[in-house]
Amino acid sequence: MASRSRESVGEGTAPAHGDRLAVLRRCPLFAGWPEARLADLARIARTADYPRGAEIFARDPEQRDIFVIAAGGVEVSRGSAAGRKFVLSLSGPFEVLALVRLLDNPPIRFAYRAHMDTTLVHLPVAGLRAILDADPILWRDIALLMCARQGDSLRLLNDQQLGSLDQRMAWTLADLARIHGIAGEQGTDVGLRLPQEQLGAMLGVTRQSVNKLLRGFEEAGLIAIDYNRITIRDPAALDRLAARRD
Amino acid sequence: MASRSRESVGEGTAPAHGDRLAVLRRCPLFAGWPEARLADLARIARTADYPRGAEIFARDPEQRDIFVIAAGGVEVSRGSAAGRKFVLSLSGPFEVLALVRLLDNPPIRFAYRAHMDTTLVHLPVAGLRAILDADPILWRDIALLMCARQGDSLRLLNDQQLGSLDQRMAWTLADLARIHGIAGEQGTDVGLRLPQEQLGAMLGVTRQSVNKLLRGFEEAGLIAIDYNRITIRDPAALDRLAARRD
DNA sequence: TGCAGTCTGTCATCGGGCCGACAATCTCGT
DNA sequence: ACGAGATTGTCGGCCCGATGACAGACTGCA
Repeated sequence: MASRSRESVGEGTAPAHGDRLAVLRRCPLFAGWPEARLADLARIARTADYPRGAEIFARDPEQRDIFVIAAGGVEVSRGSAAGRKFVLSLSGPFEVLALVRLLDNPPIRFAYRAHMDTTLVHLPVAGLRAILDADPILWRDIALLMCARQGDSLRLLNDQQLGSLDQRMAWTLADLARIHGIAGEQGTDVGLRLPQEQLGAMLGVTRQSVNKLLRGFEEAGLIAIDYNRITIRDPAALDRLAARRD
Repeated sequence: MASRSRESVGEGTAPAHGDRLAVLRRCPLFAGWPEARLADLARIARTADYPRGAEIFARDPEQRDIFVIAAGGVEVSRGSAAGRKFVLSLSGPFEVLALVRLLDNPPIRFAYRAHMDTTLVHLPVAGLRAILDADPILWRDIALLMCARQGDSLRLLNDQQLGSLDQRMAWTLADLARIHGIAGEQGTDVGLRLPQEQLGAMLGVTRQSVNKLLRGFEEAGLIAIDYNRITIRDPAALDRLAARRD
């Protein structure tokens, strides 16, 4: 990933306006937008590289940017005073994050951290809003995306409340595989370093519980574990387990 | 509430276009909208009364309406196959609900139920979208509202994961009092019938746990309990307990 | 006024997941 | 290739909240 991000955007190189445009073009959010608007976006966009572990808004947590993942992955999380951590999601390329920063005062602030070497395209909120206001039908896409995101959050909330731990684990794994997965001979490799501690922070349980659960899954032939990495051997069975009676 | 809804909208009476307009005008969402647009909304709007306990989309769960609470209260919940239930929120007057139905296929479908005798103003999605598309800057308000809602959901999710039961209870009570509360001599009355079972469904615990917790709060002088109804005696202490280290 | 249905208060028991601890294993930079 | 640091595997004890059960209190309708 590191090498790829170097390739595609470089570090201190030329403007790379075209590269930014290429990234934006691949975002579902901007799919229906006219070329001219995409060019506007690319004009206000700024690219930045983050090494694994780097905090995205480290310098200024107040920074009014939304951003797109060009390459790599971003962990969205929140810490507690007690030192525990809740991981909301691990997002992958071409996802648009931090949209809540469109608000003047967001109700809650999450931390964004590069989960691997990552390249982002930043869009300053002021500039974005100017573009949207100039062609306001584009706000519709934002609104509908936020509706979809809201739906996702509500589903997550519902699962946390009503689902068993097995189900939530199965659902989480399937989800991660869908976003980051790399299909292979032996099944779909969840293409991430995935410490059990982190899985725990997504599920709201301790790493010990994750451990036991995971090796249960392994014994059942659902997954294969290779230290940090997980391969999904039996996606169908996993989906069956995750089954949310909708 | 029942009588009030009779007064304000009636049942089979005249168009009552003005009544609908009055309700819409009080919604924060529509605060900045031009009179002409509000009139358009009122024109496509339809009022309906629901007795306590009625399912809102009972006839047709696919119904593409969003709605505004004119009077009463609505429980947003979801059941599980195991017969358990998760209550997302108890919404009060002038809140706009079911906005996710703007999407063609929402990721998850919640049930809406009248928590007391309730009057709603329905806005068919097709008509609403036509109004929005005709004056697309209005989509901005929808987008920003959804951002705010998303923030609320994320905060809830975060609390579920990281907060202790006490904190979540304190937060929930404070929230309910803010929405439905009636200030009185002895403190703020949470103006709802609030079976402990239902509180449990909001917090994700059983009614027994709620019971113990609640009488703990009572002994500590935080609240007063009168069968179904709760009065907040010491709002400051409650807020202190709920304190989310933001 | 009385009765059916709902809601509360409380208990004993049970279990899943937390906590603390420690050794073994793996990764990565130097 | 080696050592520091990160991650895993595993155990026993403990505690909070779930479960199931039952009596008593309250409400609202007939």
